[in-house]
Amino acid sequence: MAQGAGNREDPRVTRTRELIEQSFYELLMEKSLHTLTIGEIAKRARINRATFYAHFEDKYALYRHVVRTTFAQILAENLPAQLDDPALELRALVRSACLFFEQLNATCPPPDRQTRPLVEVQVQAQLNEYVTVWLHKNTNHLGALAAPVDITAEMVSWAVFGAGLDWDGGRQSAEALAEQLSALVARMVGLPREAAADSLIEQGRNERDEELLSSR
Amino acid sequence: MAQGAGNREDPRVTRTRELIEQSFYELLMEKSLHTLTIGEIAKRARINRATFYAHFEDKYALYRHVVRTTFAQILAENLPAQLDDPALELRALVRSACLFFEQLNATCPPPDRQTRPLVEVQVQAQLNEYVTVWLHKNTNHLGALAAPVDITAEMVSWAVFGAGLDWDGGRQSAEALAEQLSALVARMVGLPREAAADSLIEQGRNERDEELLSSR
DNA sequence: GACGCTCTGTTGCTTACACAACAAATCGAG
DNA sequence: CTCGATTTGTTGTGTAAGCAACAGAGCGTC
Repeated sequence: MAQGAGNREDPRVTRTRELIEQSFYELLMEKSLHTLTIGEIAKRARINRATFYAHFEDKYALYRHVVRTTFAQILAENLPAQLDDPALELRALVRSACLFFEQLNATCPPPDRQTRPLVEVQVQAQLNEYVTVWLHKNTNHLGALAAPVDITAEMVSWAVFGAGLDWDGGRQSAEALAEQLSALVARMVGLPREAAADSLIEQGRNERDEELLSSR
Repeated sequence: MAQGAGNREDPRVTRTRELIEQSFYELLMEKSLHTLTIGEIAKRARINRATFYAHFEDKYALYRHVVRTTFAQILAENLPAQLDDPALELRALVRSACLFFEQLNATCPPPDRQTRPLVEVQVQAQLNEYVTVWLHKNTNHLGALAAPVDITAEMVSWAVFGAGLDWDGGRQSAEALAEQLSALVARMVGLPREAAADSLIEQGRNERDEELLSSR
């Protein structure tokens, strides 16, 4: 069983987790997820192999965890300083998803049919969580939803996720994509007009971006 | 009492020792040895303060240990690949001492009357150890010593140490100094002629170095 | 002097990690 | 298929590290 090392406050726990994540990250640069063993991870992290199992169920759980934290980190970097505007917060979320896909395409190109599905399912689930939280936090700022919260969250997350998945970075930048998706997501959740006006201004900028891109 | 953590093979031991040494090294760049506390070291190393005492008696013991290991490291880098020639080995030792002083002068200038004495006494002791080992290892390659091994080692180590201490890096390079000291040390321990000839060749190179230095 | 404060070592107890050994699963070679 | 080799999870036991609490030393302030 996993999670034998419980106390996240204990310096020893955070240290070995960091060691595991670091060596795992390094090894992923050198070989694929499937060919790499727990023993290798433990050896490079200079921890005992049994200790690994005290922290993660297996290497896939570790992989999910790494995906989660990098996504959360991107989100944290893109959240606006002020958290008082729900529209801005939602845009930051969509934006982060696009940036994540951009980064993913750079490090692990789409042809990879081995590890990418693991990332993708994780990203969709995480998007779902974030959207759900956002919806619950902002029910009073929104008009009537077209569907229950959980259904809405499901659809929004899949919409953003699917669009990001099918996106080939060539035609438009991650930023531009994010703006377009945000405008549509705003409608899905019934954001009021005033916030939507914000999106239209941004969309104007997108059209200029597209002109620039198509002019070559 | 110290040295509660005994087993040097245990990864936990080496890990925390490295953490302690690393944060200690960092802190020494920021403040003096005397103003810095065990608590600071432990905090930066993210270990418990009590754990520190399981490894080192106090911060001076840690300091001695750091000096020892950096000296040993310089020596390891300067030892010839082939350990079969006693003369070369001895020269490497002297050379390392000079390089150590060079490095010491760069990071911790002589006017410092607080920490330098701690380094110096340590270096002399360590030189003494190395010379003693060398003498024992090469008794059969040497002529009759002018004094017992321990006395000879004592005098050689003090001679090298004192010369290094009084050396102000301006007049000649560490390399040049090392060559001159080596030649004299070779006599002290009664190295045979053939090995001494080696030194003369090197000394020829030194004279060129000195010309370069004096030409500016 | 008395005080408050910080740093020093030390101690008893708890928890996380190391290690060896194990059975079971996986996999490639013959 | 069978064999050997490797990897996977899991377990019991010893030890290092975390933590809180302590008395004592040093040190500046009133």
